[in-house]
Amino acid sequence: MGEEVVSKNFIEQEIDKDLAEGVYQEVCTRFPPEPNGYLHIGHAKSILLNYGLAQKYHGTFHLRFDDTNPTKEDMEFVESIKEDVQWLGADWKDHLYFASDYFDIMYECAVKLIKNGKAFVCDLSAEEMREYRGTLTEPGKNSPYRDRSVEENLRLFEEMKDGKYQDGEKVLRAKIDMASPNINMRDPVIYRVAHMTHHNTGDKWCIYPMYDFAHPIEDAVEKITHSICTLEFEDHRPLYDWVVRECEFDPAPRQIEFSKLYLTNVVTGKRYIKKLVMDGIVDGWDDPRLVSIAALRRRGFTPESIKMFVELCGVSKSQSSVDYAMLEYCIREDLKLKRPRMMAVLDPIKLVIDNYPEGEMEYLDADNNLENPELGTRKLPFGRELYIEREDFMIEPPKKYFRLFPGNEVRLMNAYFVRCESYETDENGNVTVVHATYDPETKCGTGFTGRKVKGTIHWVEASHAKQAEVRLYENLVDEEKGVYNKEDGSLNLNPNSLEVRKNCYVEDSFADAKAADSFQFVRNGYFCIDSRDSSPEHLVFNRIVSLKSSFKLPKS
RNA sequence: UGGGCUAUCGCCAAGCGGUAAGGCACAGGACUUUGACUCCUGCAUUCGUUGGUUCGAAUCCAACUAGCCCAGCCA
Repeated sequence: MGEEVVSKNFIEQEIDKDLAEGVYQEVCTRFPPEPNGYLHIGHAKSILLNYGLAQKYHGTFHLRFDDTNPTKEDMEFVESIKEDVQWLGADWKDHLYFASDYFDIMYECAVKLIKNGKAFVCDLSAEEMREYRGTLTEPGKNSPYRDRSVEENLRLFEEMKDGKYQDGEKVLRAKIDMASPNINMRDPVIYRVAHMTHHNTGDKWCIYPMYDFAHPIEDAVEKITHSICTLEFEDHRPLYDWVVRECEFDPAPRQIEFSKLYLTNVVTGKRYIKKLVMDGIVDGWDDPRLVSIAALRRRGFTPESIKMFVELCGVSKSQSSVDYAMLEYCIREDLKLKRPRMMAVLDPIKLVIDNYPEGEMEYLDADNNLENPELGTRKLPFGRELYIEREDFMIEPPKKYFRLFPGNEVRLMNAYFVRCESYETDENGNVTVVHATYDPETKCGTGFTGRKVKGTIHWVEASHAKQAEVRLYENLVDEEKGVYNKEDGSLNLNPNSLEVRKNCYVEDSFADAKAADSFQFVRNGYFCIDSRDSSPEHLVFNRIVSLKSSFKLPKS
């Protein structure tokens, strides 16, 4: 068993360097979501990256809620995020933190900055501040309040804290450089007034720290070594380092940025997902066509498949969009040997075996997964009347069609060879019943080798089959047109993203299947029992992913 | 007409001066109780472009080009 050689990603290389140079003795990472929405596949990359790094280096992983803005946050999201992170397998053990628990420390840091002449209270309005800030190409100019004395700043800041001012009336700003080409360094706001009840600290505070000030302190307080975030924060790194330095934290955490995960043909923008939910185009944040963690879970994706996907995607700094086919590959790969392979007929048509004794029934042995004997066997009822897939029979077959057609013989999976003798149609010419004869010699498992057939089709016994609802999901986004309509910014939605089939038949072995159980339906793909809408009386399956097929029926 | 970052196959992505890994996708073929899986085979004389340094460059230098991010009292 040769060990697989996997090259290290650039973050691991940086960590190696830091460790070798003795910058840090151990590794500590964190996933710091703001509890303002549901997590999606992009967050999964960050979670698994951070958690994976902590594991590889035998370090520590923290889950920390970055809840510094009470106007956008909610406990409901805290709970859903915890559930999703846990489901993904990122174990934070007892390292669960809230940025809001550090509000006292942050306040002290701000006071220290003021005392050192590194921060000042500013009375400019938001609009005035924008004017003073300058533009991308022109430097800004100093606030008229920039040179207030330390004593005055201290007094004013305390008054801000004590609720003497209205929202927006005053802010605390870092005193850096209004001429910096990096706009983040032009005396950024670090504390604002917001009279708002916080989900964690209640009404204790009416001033709240800004991300740029709070985040480095959170990292430093928790002794995070590598603060890994996405590319858009690259410009913020000088400010991050400034805060750590001016607040005199040691050791200093190090921010490293990587590229976000984008997936083709799915909607990831929070704004758009919200609109889809509000407009009722999808049935909630966990609609299986979305790529929120909750949606993927409901659809039947496994944590393992998502981990495999994230690892396959890799980590880099180049902006990229991963092919959705890669995600599909991962879930097929993960479920392939793990889950039973059952038979289900999604578009039924009756097959009558005329030479099988009427009223008789037998039970055949079937492997649950031919490639994985550990999954055991089951008994399959077999009788005179079966359901087969409508597309598995054709009156006039095209070339290379080797399923059922008049005169042709095929194998019924796990059962016998049958030969099509005739068929019945309704007044419109639609096939209603297919008649066949079976050959008892060809029973599965007897080692019959007398002759071969080219095709094998799946089936269910009519009197034992359970009726089920099956939901076939396709990409929500129009594959040809792409995600967004460039002209008006709307979404290019695929009108066939959801197909509901009410009259499907599944084996009765599904009788004890539970919500969230998944199966492979022979030739139809991987399916999962819906955790919300399914009941023992009314089975509902979601298609996780279809199987690849090199044979396409010609369109009639 | 500021600053930061990125550019290697259709899509990800290794590569770190010694002569282009791997995966997905795709295409052939073998096998087959799933037209699946599995197994073979093929798939960048070339690394955004143009110059330069070097015995030797995807890797170093220069110039150019393209894409992404930044002017919230959001994160």
